[in-house]
Amino acid sequence: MSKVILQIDGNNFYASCEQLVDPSIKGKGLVVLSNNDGCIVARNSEARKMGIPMGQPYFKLKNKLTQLNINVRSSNYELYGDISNRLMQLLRKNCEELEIYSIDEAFGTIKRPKEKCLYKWGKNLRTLVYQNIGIPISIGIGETKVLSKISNYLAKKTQNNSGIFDIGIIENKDPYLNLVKVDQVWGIGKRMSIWLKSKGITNARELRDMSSNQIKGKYGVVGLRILNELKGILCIPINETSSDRKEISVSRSFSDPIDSLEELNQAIIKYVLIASSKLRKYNQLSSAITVFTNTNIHSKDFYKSKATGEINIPTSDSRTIIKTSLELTQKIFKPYRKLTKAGVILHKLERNKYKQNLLFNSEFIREGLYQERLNHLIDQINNRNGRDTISWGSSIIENEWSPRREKASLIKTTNMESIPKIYAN
DNA sequence: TCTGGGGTCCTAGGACCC
DNA sequence: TCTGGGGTCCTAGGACCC
Repeated sequence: MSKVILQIDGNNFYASCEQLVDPSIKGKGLVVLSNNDGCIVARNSEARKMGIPMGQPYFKLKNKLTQLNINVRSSNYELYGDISNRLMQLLRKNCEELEIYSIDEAFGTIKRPKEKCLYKWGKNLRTLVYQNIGIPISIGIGETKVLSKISNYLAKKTQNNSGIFDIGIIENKDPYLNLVKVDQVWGIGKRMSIWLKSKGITNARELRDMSSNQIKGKYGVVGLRILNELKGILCIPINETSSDRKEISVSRSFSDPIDSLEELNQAIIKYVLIASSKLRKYNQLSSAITVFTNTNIHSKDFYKSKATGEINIPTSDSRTIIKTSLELTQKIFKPYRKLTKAGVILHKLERNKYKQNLLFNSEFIREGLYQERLNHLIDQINNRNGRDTISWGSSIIENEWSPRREKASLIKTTNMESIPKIYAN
């Protein structure tokens, strides 16, 4: 028995979630838009077949989508998060280890019975997930994370594989690695693939066989790791425990540009409230914050600015963080600029248990306890009833510049039982 | 007219210390 | 005129991921 790595993801995850809660759109083209209805971030197979590309700005394709009668949805992260949780719970029961990698993707491990292909095992898991969660998944199996990613890619690419591929059982992987273009390899992005192509490396097999020294010289251990993983040498371990966040950022594009300090302040306050509530959810404290803003990146006189400030005592208190953030907003604001985006990043995060109180200052302790209880209460109410049910006086809830979300599905996911179950044949 | 958001890791270089 | 060297910590920026 040897341990193998599984890579499992939901097919066209956001689109599958939307189809799940609205079966009337099943079988028709569907795309899901990013925040602010900016770009296309997911499309179902029908939309793909009709030639709708990924990542394109919505406004450029609006007419085409209408012509082709393709359904459009604004993204509904609450829904995708709920379905993701259910999916991961089920996967955890069926794997030995599980690392949740993203909202729609996980790495797992299981033992391989001697020399046995895991196709049948994968097929059963697929059916189980479809019956219980209602979304299709793909499963890639290999000796390392990079190879299991490639397996998953091949599982999707080839119809006959029906969503499962096990490259770990294949002795001579060359014909399969030849099928995978170098920029499809996990960890090889735009820049690296340009460099690799200039060296004559075009696919995963050539990448695996290139000189270790050559890639190490250019991309250090990062490049070397990918090469080794392609050779079947495990370099990127499974990380089961979800480690503490290192930073928390909240940013949004405005539907209409803003140009006043007051509006920028309102936006920043709103983002700090979201960020600090995340901080409390993860039981963490922050002692530094960055605020940033910019004009349209595609405009001629592109302007961007950011400022970072320290917070003396690590905190998760909304009011304390707001105070620091507003001092920083003053610094980054420039009049007469059409600002299209702003955001905040909390860093220097630590676990709440390390929170240091100023021991002999009872005034501080009383104030601190009061703040904690108040923040906690606000979080509770907002978690139950939606993010903006209760807020602070200084944050205005809906503005002209609030992100666009015109095509939102109307599904409420607070009660998951309302989501229909779909049974596979 | 309209081009997303939230993360991680790595590295080079500066600041600082002895 | 001669102007150390090594270690650590921090930060900004690059590259990548979903």
